[in-house]
Amino acid sequence: MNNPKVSSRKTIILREAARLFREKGYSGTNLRELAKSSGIQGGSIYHHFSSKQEILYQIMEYTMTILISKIGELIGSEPEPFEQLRKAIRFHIEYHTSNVNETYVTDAELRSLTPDNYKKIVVLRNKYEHIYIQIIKDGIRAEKMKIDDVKLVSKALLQMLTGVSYWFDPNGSLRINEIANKYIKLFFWGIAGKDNQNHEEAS
Amino acid sequence: MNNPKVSSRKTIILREAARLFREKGYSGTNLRELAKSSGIQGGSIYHHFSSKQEILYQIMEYTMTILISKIGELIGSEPEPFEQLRKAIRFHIEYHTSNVNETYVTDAELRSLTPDNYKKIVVLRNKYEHIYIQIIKDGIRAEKMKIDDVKLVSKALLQMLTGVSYWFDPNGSLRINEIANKYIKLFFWGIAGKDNQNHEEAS
DNA sequence: GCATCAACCTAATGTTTGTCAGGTTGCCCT
DNA sequence: AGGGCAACCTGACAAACATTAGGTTGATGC
Repeated sequence: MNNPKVSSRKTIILREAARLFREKGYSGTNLRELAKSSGIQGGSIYHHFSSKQEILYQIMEYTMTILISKIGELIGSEPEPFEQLRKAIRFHIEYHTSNVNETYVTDAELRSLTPDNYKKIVVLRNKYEHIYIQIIKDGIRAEKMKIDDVKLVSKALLQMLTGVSYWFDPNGSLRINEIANKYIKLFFWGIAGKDNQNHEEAS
Repeated sequence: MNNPKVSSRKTIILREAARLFREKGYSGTNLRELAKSSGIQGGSIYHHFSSKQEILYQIMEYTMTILISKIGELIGSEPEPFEQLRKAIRFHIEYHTSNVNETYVTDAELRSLTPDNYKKIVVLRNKYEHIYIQIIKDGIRAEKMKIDDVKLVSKALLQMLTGVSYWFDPNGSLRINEIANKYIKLFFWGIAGKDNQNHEEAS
C-alpha cells in the first residue's frame, strides 16, 4: 500500500482491516481484533493511524486512486473505443477479483465515512465511472455502439462486473480471463444476439 | 409485514430497522435509536423480538419468501421462456426499487447472521436464483437464447438488476417501467446488437 | 368491577468499544 | 556513548452497547 518497504506494518494493518471490514463490516470490526491479526497490541494502531475512520478512508482513497490511474494508462494506449471497452472490462474484473477485500469495502462502506471523507471518495468514484461513460460515448460517435442511455448502461455494466468478485472462486473451474470473455460477449451481444463468438473484429 | 393490522408496532419496527440497517449497517445501528424512531422506549423492543439478530432475520426471511412466492406466480401463468424472462426482470427491478431498505439489507447483511440463520437464508437465496437459471435453461431448449454458461449469465443479470435500486431516484426523470425496458433490451441484445427495439415478438 | 394480558416503561448490569497518556525498547546517526 | 526517534506496549477512561428484571397502563372479556 505504501512504497518503501513492501510489507510494512502499516501495509499489514490496511490489508487486515480491509479483510475484517469486508467480513464483519466497519462498525462490526473492533481495533483490538484488527491489531491482533496485524501482530501488535490494540493501542499501537494509533502510532500508524489517527483514528479508525482514517484506516477506512485510506483503504478507499488508495483503491480508487489506483483504479483511476491504471485504467487511465490502459485506454490511453488504445484509440479504438470497442477495444478500449474490452480492455476496461477485463481490467475491472481482474482488479476487483484480485483485491476483493479492498474493492468490496470501497464499494459497500461509503455510508461509514464522515461527511468530509465521503465527499472526497464520491468525487473519485464519479471520475472512475465517467471514464466508462466516455468510452461508450466515443463508441456511439464512431457508430460502433447503439445506446440511447449511456449513464444507465454504464451503471449496469459496472454493477455486473463488480458482482464477479462476489462469487468468484480462485479454486473454481473458471479462469478470470474466461470470465472476462464471457462478460464481454454478454455485454456486447446479449443473450439473444449473435450466436458466433467472432467479436474480434475491432477497428 | 404482518397481516392483522396493516401497521402494527411490530411492522413499524421492522420497517424502521430495515431503513437503519441500510443506512448504518447492522452493527452500526443501536436499538435505542431503532426504538425511538419506532415511537417506543429502548427496552420495549424486546416485547416484540427476542433479540436484535431476530429482527434482521425476520426482515430477510420475509423478503426472500415474498420474492420467491411472487415470482412463482408470475412465471406460472406464462409458458413462453422469453416472456417469462421479461416479466421476471420487470418484477425484480420493481420489487427491489419499491422495497429498497429490505432488499438492500437482505443482500448486504448476510455476514451479520448467526450460522443457523445464515444457512436458512442462503437456501432461500439459491431457490430464488434457480428460478432465473431455470427460465434461461428453458429458453435455450426452446432455441430462443444462446448461452454457454447459464449460471454465470444469471448471476450477471441479477447483479445488474439489483443495482438499479442503488441509484434509482423516484423523483428522477426515468420511470421504473422505462428502466425495465432498457434493461431488457440491453440484456437481450447487448450494446452492439440489434439497433431496432422490436423485442416484442415473443411466441 | 374485577382478573387478565399485551404493550409499554424505567432503571440497571456487565461487557465492549474507540481512544489516549505515559512508558519501554532498540536502532541509527554523530 | 549518548541523543533522538520510530515502533510498540500497558493500563486506564468514559461512552455506548445489547439485554434483562420488574413495574405500570389500558383495553377486553366475563
